Amino acid sequence: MSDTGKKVRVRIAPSPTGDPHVGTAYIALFNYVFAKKHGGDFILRIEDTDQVRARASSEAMILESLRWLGLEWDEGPDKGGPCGPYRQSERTALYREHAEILLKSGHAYRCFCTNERLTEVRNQQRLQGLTTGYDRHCRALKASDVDAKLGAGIPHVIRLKMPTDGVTKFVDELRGELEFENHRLDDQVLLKSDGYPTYHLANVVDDRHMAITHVIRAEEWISSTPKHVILYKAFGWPEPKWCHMPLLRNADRSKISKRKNPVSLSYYRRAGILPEALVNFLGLMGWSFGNDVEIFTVQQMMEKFDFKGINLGGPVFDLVKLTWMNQTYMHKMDDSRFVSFLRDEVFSPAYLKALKPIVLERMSRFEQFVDNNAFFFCGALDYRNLEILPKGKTADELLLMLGQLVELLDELYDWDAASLQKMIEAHKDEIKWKPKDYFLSLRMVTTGRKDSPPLFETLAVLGREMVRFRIRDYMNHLAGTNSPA
RNA sequence: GUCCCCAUCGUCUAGCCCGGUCCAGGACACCACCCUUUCACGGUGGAUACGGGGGUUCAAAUCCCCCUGGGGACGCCA
Repeated sequence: MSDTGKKVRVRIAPSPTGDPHVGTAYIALFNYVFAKKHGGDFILRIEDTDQVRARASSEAMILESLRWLGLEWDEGPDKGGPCGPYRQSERTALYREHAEILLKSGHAYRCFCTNERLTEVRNQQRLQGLTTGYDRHCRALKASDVDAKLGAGIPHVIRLKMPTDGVTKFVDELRGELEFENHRLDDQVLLKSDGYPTYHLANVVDDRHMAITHVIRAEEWISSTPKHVILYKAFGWPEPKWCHMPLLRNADRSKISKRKNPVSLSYYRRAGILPEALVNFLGLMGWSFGNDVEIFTVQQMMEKFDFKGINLGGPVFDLVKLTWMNQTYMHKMDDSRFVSFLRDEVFSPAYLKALKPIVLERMSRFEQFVDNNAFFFCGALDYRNLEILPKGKTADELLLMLGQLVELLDELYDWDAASLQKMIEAHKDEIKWKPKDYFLSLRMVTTGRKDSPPLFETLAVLGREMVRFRIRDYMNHLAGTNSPA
């Protein structure tokens, strides 16, 4: 029970637009721990309202990763519950209905502005050094004009009519009262022209309909919270409690990102990190157990957890300490766990099966398997004694080539051998590298040897995260050995 | 640029709310030594922090203000 007497209900609301993110696990952990501590419910809601980027495969990986970490939800898309469906793409009628309510009550309006116009407005504002935002062009549209445009079938969105004066306040449970001037708030889009809601509408409507009591989310949402508060008011609903967790950071203190850090939970799993070690480590980010205790289970964390103990400075996600923590967990494993981890995770049947077609022709005895294919089973490679830089190329050229490649790999939609081949060959041609220079260095960087199986198939099996990690790791190595410092 | 958030060792943090017990405690990483046929583990020790300036107070890491620094947001992404 919360202090208001209602049953605590919290949610994790990931967007299925890529590999499951370590930030999702981080926020999920604190939601989970808080819910369980208070005997409440932890809900998983899939926020797949971006029709361009949402992918079913991503959703499946998110579910799998959260389960792997032991953060099991009470209600969710795969198990249902009293407030379903738990996938926003299946709740669009509800959002449309609520957008209509706001339209009728005068809290929202239809906007027919084109993307081109919006971009132009933003550019002008940036040029003048102003804060960018919608210029409210359609807010003053007469009812007759709106009807005419609707009749003509012009696409439109529905925007929230922000108050033009006054302030919006809310209490962040970790920071106290926060205050925002209303005239600075943008007329946020609530319903997109494709009929799907934006985060702001869907989130508020769902949190209300799912009886969420505490919104525990990342700090990046603070500046959107006044918009949400205004939405709650417009609907005449009471607000939930707001808790904004500090953001996980890269080593340079920017918001954690895949460009600077492995962020995919699949990567950590693949890199041999134990779920309990990762969860424990995440529990140390912004929170501490007390009494100098660092090793604890989720159960123990739950017993001691209190938001008052949250440290608001953004914690740097340090792979080195995570690795140490993993080691301490590994050393405490019992025999059966040791065996099952190697069997089910490192040498999982699915992985071995994917390997068979590309490694078999290079084998004449099974004992060759481990030695030939070690790079399929490890994380970082040792580049110290490898000659990777092609003759006639400078380190800077290779760095540039790999830097471009890693960006392209990030954006590659389908991660399979054919797509990789098409994309990589196009890049090779574009920068006019000889096939041997390009492919051999890429092979060496990603596998650590020149006699590895076919490149594209190998990259496909290694997976996006591992390939990306090794390229970046090598780039760091090369840049490091290159400079005298 | 505008608005907002934040600020203890290189990093994660304890202490801060309820000023004195803090010449600031723990952990990772680092260095040295011990253990050891090697490596690792383990053990012992070391170096390293209250961003700056003003207040308030007998007393400030702890309270207040300013500065600086870092971060986030400013999308028909979440």
